[in-house]
Amino acid sequence: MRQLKSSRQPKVSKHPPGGFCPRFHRAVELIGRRWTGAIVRVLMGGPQRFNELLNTVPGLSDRLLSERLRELEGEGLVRREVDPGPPVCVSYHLTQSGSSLEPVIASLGSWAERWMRA
Amino acid sequence: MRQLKSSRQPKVSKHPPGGFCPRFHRAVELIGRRWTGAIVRVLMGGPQRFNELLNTVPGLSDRLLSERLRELEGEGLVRREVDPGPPVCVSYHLTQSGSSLEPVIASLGSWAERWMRA
DNA sequence: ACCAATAGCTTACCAAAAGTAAGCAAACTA
DNA sequence: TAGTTTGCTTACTTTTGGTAAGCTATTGGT
Repeated sequence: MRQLKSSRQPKVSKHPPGGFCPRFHRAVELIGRRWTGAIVRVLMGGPQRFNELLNTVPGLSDRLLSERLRELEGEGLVRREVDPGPPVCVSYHLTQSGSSLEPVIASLGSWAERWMRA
Repeated sequence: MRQLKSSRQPKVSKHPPGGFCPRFHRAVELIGRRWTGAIVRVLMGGPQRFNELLNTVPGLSDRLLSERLRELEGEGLVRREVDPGPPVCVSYHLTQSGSSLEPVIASLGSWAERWMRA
């Protein structure tokens, strides 16, 4: 039984629930990497500095924060901004694509409140 | 500077965006584990058998599928059902909590369509 | 009856990711 | 000038993920 391939392939809807969607997959694997969701959620509150993020997310190490921030920058969700004071001050803030994750974060938040055991 | 602790702690809103929310964190780390998001999304289309899932999600191995399904079962998002035919037939389907992830999946899907490079 | 294939897994092993610890330059603080 | 904070990087260990094989039970073919 080779998956009933002929009866699928609707062509009317690009991504029926119940199928595999590459973009969705890449998105969930990106924000699902360890700590990334928490970091993005914190950045929703406005620009944050490295150590602010570090102190806000319990258990997160500086090494991983650095790595995750660079990944998010690479994907265009976060921008790193250096304000040459002095003192120099580095802040991270969401780009437009990052900010537009807000409804996603919010609905997952509601789900978590309703269904996750504390 | 120890985080301006006194000026935070609003107590009016349980989880201001910009803070850390343990339940949100647990939720995003759960569905963000590798392949889990894709598996849940496929299950949104209705109950699926082990090998259906395996064939639908490209790159997913049987070992990891088995592991992820048991995790999701443990968290109560998925139920494993054995129909003793014969032939026996195992299917996996979302529970109520699993199904109620639908808006989350949908909004992340929209975001991915808009912002993820294919 | 015999052989191969498919479903639904488990076990063993190796590679990649994450966690831990330390270090480090530049700036500021006492 | 000694010590602290910021914003990282490098080295090393542990945990997680990936690959391959195997295994029982059933089904389909010859």
